[in-house]
Parts: sequence; structure tokens; C-alpha cells
Amino acid sequence: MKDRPDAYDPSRIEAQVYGRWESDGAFRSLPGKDRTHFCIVIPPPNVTGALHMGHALNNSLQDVIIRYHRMLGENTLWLPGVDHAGVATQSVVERTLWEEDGKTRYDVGREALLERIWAWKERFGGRIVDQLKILGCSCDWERTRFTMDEGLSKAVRTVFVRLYHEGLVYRGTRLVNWCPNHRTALSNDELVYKEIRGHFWHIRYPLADDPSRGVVVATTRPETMLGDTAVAVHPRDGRYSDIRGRHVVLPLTGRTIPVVEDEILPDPERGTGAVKVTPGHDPNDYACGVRLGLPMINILEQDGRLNRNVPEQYRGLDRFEARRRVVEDLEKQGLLLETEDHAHEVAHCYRCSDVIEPYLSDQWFVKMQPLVALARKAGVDGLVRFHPPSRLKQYLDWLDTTPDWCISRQIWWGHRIPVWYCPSCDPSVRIDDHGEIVRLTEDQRDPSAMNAAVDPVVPGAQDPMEDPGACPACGGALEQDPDVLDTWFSSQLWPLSTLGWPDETDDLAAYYPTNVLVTARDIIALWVARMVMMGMKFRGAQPFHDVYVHGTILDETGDIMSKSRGNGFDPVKLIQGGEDTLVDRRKDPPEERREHYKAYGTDAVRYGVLSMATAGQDIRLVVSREGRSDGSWDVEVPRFEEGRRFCNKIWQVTRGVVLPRSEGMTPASGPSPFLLDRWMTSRLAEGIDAVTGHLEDYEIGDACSVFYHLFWDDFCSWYVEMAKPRLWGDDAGARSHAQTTMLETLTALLRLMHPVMPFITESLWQEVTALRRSCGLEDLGDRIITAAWPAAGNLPRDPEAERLVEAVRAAAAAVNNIRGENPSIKENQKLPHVMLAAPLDLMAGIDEMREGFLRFVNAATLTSGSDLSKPDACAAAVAGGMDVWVPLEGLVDAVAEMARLEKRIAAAGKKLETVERKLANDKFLAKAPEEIVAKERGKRDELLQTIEKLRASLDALSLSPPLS
RNA sequence: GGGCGAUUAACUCAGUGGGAGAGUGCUACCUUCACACGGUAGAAGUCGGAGGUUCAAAUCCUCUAUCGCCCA
Repeated sequence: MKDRPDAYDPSRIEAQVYGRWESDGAFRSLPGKDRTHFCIVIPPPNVTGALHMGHALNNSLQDVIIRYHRMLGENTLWLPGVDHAGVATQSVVERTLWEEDGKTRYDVGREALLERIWAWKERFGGRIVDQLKILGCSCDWERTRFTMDEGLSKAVRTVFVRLYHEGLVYRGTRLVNWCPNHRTALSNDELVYKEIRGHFWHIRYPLADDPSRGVVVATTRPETMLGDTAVAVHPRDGRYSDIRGRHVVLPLTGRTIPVVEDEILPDPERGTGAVKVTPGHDPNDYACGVRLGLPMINILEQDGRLNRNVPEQYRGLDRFEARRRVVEDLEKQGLLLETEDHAHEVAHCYRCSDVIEPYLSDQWFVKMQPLVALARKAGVDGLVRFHPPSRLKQYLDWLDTTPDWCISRQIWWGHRIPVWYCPSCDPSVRIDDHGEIVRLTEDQRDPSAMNAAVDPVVPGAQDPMEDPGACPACGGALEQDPDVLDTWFSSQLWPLSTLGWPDETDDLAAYYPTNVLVTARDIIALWVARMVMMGMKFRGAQPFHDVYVHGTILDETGDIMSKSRGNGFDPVKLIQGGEDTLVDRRKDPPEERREHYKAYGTDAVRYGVLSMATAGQDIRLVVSREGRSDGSWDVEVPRFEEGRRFCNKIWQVTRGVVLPRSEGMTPASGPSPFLLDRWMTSRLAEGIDAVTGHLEDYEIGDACSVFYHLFWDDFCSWYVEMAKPRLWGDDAGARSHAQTTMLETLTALLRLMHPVMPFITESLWQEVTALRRSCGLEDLGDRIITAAWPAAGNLPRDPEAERLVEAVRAAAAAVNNIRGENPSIKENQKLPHVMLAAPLDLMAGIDEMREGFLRFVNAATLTSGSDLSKPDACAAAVAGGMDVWVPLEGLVDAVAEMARLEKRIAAAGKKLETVERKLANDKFLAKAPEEIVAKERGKRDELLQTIEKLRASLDALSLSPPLS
């Protein structure tokens, strides 16, 4: 095995480079008056979270944008932070409490649990921040915010209090989405719908005054019948004209309930046309109940067991056990007519996957309609622009359909609702057996106690942070509302609160509105829309001008990649290498899998995902797994492999050619007379413009592809190869021009690539900039991270140089094609002679690159001229506007060359056919634009000429005597 | 049920009206002084299907199939 000490090893530079940036304060941004401000606020990851590929994509994109703007010289702030993630974090800590101490949150109480969560946060909450640093993120870490910080909590409280006093926050008994496992309400956005294969049970409710007759209803949740308060039929449904207004006996309970008419709930076309009405446990039935003034019965405890409102034999049973028992009992009584298989979508908790129950409870809500109007206008008027623009529709759709937002959560971790009650005056609360305050639903309140409604005590809008002292009525002690706010209530303030709002800070004045928000699709509604509402409402300005919506990371089969499914991986492990154990939950039963990763390095991983980031499309990341004999797996990601090879290429050409060949150079003065140099400079100018344009338009993948090909194909494969004779040659002037062009080009390319590949470019910059300094070239600064973005403006475009150099390049490719397709010419065999018959205007290019050309095609001599005559026995091609001849003496068998020529002639013939067909079409000639027709004619002439020449070569070979 | 997106080479994807592209993989050859994490060449696609608009369609329109995501 060959020793390769010089290969690129990211592990040797990355931490060191990052450390230097940090100690330089390169990420730091403070408001100032001298420069344009550019700001991005990070979508705060959950404090419990660990970095996954979605984060890696999201944050790499932000880092690219931030680094680009920093290099443009703007005062650039990427403001980082973490979200307290109410339910998720409390769940994690409650689990450890149970595992370590065997206690529940009720055993330890509110204060102790909160202490424990804070301790957990201090210890583990910084993990994701460390991972973002490994990813290279250039956030201003000194500004790292947490949604429960003092300042951010002040923003939360201010907004709640102001909305309350405006009547946009209200309290009410409503049907909410209840997670029995977490014992809290959830908003619509926290639900996950999953298909469940259940049943439709058809149940007969006998008429009270004529038990021989009955009404048949169907349900997927038979246990809820215990809370039925009516049966509804459609007023125009003739089948029920004689029983409306009569009563049925509700089986198992003996209660009698009315048969009512409703125009909305029952559908005469479906089933029997009669439906049971359970206002306490179904949203549609709830609406019906409100319409008709039906009683509402709650049959569930908070933990999902049945309560005292059901017959004794069902009390205390879990809802699913109760379902079995109810079905069993109905069957025994002959009231279960049919059990039909039925697949339907059921809401589950996004966090614990428990089945969500519609549940009547007393909650706090935000009235959305006035806020929606603000956000809608900002979207429609273009104050907030979506990229791609099609995402605006998703935003508007959500705004138009979103119901009032339930913001109270019955957990302890979060911003406590700033509302106080007097337990002795206020009938809407009571102190329970544990001494905790509880809010009561309307039906739980004691109507005899006090009939006058008592307003809760809420701080004044002028001084929202002031806790109220005593009950204004009785002077007694007040109790604060037990609930906390939905985490999104604080997240929606993120762009405001992280910049200091509600205080009028310099930060707020300088950085707000921020420039762009980078986020995934699935979060547009609940987060983006709410931030716009709050920005418009409380600051009168949108929180960001642009929203860049990127795709989702999928696995090789198109499933969303996530570690919990077992189809994801830890990006840090693929950067640094190592092992991990995953549980593949897509398999049944779940399968444990030990995986080994090689170290790709940050730049390779970033390039891998960023080069695929196009127009919000999802990114399918193929992972190849190869089994080892011990049952574990070697995992490779081909996209990262590509990035790694690219890094090595950059490393090799910089440290293997550019730097050593530039050692001790004297910079050339004035523009280079060499076509090759002018070609390179011109190509570079085009590349700079293209990359810049793509970055401005958030087309990161396109930017990657431009600099990849510019660097590899144009710079490494052509420029450096062609310049080598001068670089190694004796002509000091020629050498100096090559050195200068090469170094200037690399200097620009490194900067172009820096936003995507920050580590390798910064590391090489140290050597490049030192060299530039030592030889007197313009000093561009110590750090690439703060170096100026390359400008194409002062680089001359040179179409003539491009034409001449590309012609030589095409001729060289033609020679290599002859070599490649003639199996008798060995790859390492030197061709004795190559001839280029070219018009006079191409000679300058050929002459200048003569040596490089010979090296490139591995040939001994090159003859060129406009008046060469073609040898009889030669391989021939037409390329770059010239004839390319390789005399065959001693080289080949003519048969292979004849086959090659025939193939080329056939290919050209096929193209000619389509061109001829167009030119034979009168309508084409009449209607197509002039330049298109001219182009087709030119194409035809060129093809005809090529075919003619190739055919002549073919004839010459077939006439000539066999070659030895 | 409603909305959005995808369907292009073996795989993953670019390509929004005028000569089908990239990366990987594959085949053959090559370690010559940056790089075998490399070089050179090659093979490989009726652009999901049908219809339409147009002188001209992968690209625009309609229908349709399959898959995915979001919402209900």
C-alpha cells in the first residue's frame, strides 16, 4: 500500500480553525451605524434535541447565507438559541425521575420538579449547541438565548397581558385535544394522524315508549355512548318523521335521551341517517350540542379512565377496556347489530403517541381572527416573501382555517400563565386536596356559591411584570393559575424577544426586521405564520423579509429520516467517524443495528447536503450498508463521499501545485498576454457572477455545481495542466504570469467556496495569504471568513481567448478519444506525432499551448498549420473547428480506427437528419426566429463538412494497404 | 376528501419553449514529476402514459397512473 501522507484529513484542522474564529470574535456582531445590518435568527432547536440531518441541512443553509453576507462586508448577525420545549423536556425529566427515584411528578411537587428540569437543562441543554459548532455554524454564541431566559419571559408575559386586556386572550370551557398520558391539552398542530384499523359498531337504541322499535346508530368509539345526550336525525329524512321529538332509552345506562333534528350532523345518505350525539367527546357533536343547547356530559378522568358520570360497572376502567366491555354488554343484550371493519385516521400525541381524546375542559385561548388578518396582509402584500413562492399558498390556507388557539398546557415546565385568582371570592377555581389550585369547567362550578362572575386578577398592560398583591375584593391571598403556556407562545416571539423586545434596544433598532428565516416546510404554519402575526401586531413590521423553505431529508426509500425510526444517523458521527447503535422501528419487531461510520469531515457533509438543496425539493440521502461478519454494518453515504473527494482535490492542487510552484514568485505586472491566462480569468469572472447570483436567489445547490466544475474541470484539469510547462520552465516572464494567474484564481475560488466549505478553505487560506504577502501581492486579510467576497467587475471578460482556448481543448479531447477508442494504442504509450490542420486564426492558441497540449495528450511532436496535407494512413477527427490527425504508422490496426470513424459518422448523421428535417419544413423557415434558422443552417453545414471529412478518412484507410 | 410536490441514465438528482446533463455506479486502459480520495476514454435515457397548443415540448395546457408530504 502506498504511503499517502498528504491526503486531506479534516480531523486535523477543523477544531483548530473553529477555535481561531471564536477567539478572533469572527462571529460577533454589535449594532453600529457604519454598515448595513444582516440578521438571521436560528429556528431554535429543542433543548432536549440531538442534531439530526434535518438540523444539519437547515443550519448549513443558514451558515452559507451568513458567511456570504459577512464576506460582502455587512454587519452580520446569526443569533442562536434553544427552545424550552415544554412537554418534551418535562417528559424526559419525569422519565429519569421515575427510573432513578421511582417517583412521579405528583410525588415531588411542582417546585422540586422544576428544579430538577433546570438542573437537567444546565447539564445537557448545551449538547445541540456543541453539535452546531462541529457543523461549523458561525453563530454569535455570546448571544445564545433560551426561551425561558428572563428577557424572553418578559416578552411572553407582556404579550399575554396585552392580548388579555385587548380581549384577544380569553378563558373558556371548550372541547380540546387531550393527551391522557401527559394529562394536558394540546393544540391541533401537536397531533399526528395515523390510520387505525378499527370497527364500525352498529348499535340499536330502543324507543322509550315503544321498545319494539328502535333507532340504529354507528360509531367507532362505542364507549362514548355512555356520554350521549341525544340522537340526531336530518329534518328531511322521511324515515324518522314519526319519531322526532320522542325519546330513546340509552342502553347500559337507562337514561332517556331525545331524538333531535339537526341539519348538519346527520347525513341522510350515510348509514341509517341517525347519529348518536356525544357533545362532551366529539368535536362535531360538540358543535351540534352548542347549536341545540344539549347537555354535555364528560365521562373521562384526566388520565383517560371513565369517571363517575357512567354506570358503576364501568367506572375506573381505561377507555379501551371500557370499549371492550361496552361492546360485550351490548352484544349480550342483543343491541349490537353489526360489527364492520373500518380503517380511519385517528389523532395521536406527537410526543408519546397516545390516542388523543376530545375532552371538555377549561382552557385559555388566543382569538385568532384579528391576528390572522395582519399576517395575511403581510403575506399578500409581499412584506414577507416565500422562496419558493408557492409556499405562500400553504401559509394563507393555514391562516384562513386556523381555529382559536388553545395556549394553556397542564404541565409545569414553561411560562406560567400570569393570571391570579382569589380562591375565596372566585367560583371558577378551587383548592384541591393537595393544596393546588384548579380551574373548574362551567359544569363543575357550584352555581349556588356565588352567582356573580369574578374577574381574575391580571397585571396591568403598563406594568406586565408586576405580580398582583392581594384580592381587591376581600384582601385575601391570591393564587396563580396553575397552567403554563404552549411553547409556541414563546417561539412566536423569537425574532422580537431575542433582540430585546419589549425594551427598545439598539439591537432591535438595528437588526429588526431580520433578513431571512430558513426553515422546513412542515413548520410554515404553526411557527412562521405566528411570528408574522406577532411582529405585525407588536412591532408593526414583519419579523423577516424572506422565508427560505427547504426540503426534508429522506432515506433511500423516501421515508422521512429520523433517528427514532432507525433510518437516520447522527451527523456528528459521520463528520468525526465512529459507531452508533440504532433501533430500526420500521421493522416488526424493531431491529437493533450497530453501525460503523468513516470520518467524512464537516465540509464533505455540508457539501453533500448543500449540493442537493434545490428549490425546496426533498433530499433523498442514499445510505449504503454493508454487513460485517460480526453482524454489524459499515455505513457509507455516497453524497458525502463526493464531498470528501472534492475536498481532497482542493487540498492536493493547492498544496501540491499552486503553493510549491508559487514559492518565491515575482508577481506579474499588468494583464497577461497569454491566452490561457486570459481564458482562466474570463471563466473565473463568469463563475463569480454565477455563484453570486445563485446565492442571492437562495439556489445553494446551483452555486455548488458552478464552483465544483469551475474548480475541478476548468482550474485543475485544464488550466493547471496547460500552465505546467510555464510553471516549470525557464522563461521568468511567462512563469510569472502563470504563477500570478494561478494564485489569483485560487484565491478567488477559495473565497467562492468558503460559505459552503468553511474549514478547508480557511485552512488553506492561511498558507495562501502568507504567500501572497511574502511576494507582494495584495493582502486580503488574515482570515477568509472575513475576507472580501470576490468581485467579477475588475476581471476582464475575454470571449476571444475563450474561443481559442476551447478550440485547443476540443482538439485535445479528440486526440484522447482516438487513443481511447483504439485498443491497440496503450494508455501509457506516447504518440509519435499529432497534426492539427487549423485555420490561421486558431494558430495563436495552438502555438501558445503546444507543450501543454503534447503533455495532455501524451504525444512527442505536434505539427500545425493551415496548409497541412493529410497523410493517407491516419486516425482523424474534426474538433474545435480544425482537423485532428494522428498518423497511424506503427501504432494501430486500421480496422479499429475504421470502426471508430463509422461510429462517429453515424452519430453525426443522426444529428444531421433532425437538422435537415427542420430545415425542410416551410413553416419552420417562415415562423421560427431568424437566429434560430441561421443556427440550424450553420449546424447543418458543420455536420455535412464533418461527415465528409470523416468519410474521406475512412475511404483512405480502406484503400491503403494493411498496416503492420 | 382538499392542497402541494415528484415521476429524466442502473441509483440519486439538475434542467420551464429551440442541439438530453451532473455525481455515483458500470466497462476498458493508465501508477508520467498535486491527487488511485487520481487520470483518459466508453457504454447507458421512446424525459411515467394519453391527448392538445406550437414551426418547435422533458419544459406550456388537459386528462390519467403511480409515489410522497401537508391539511381535514
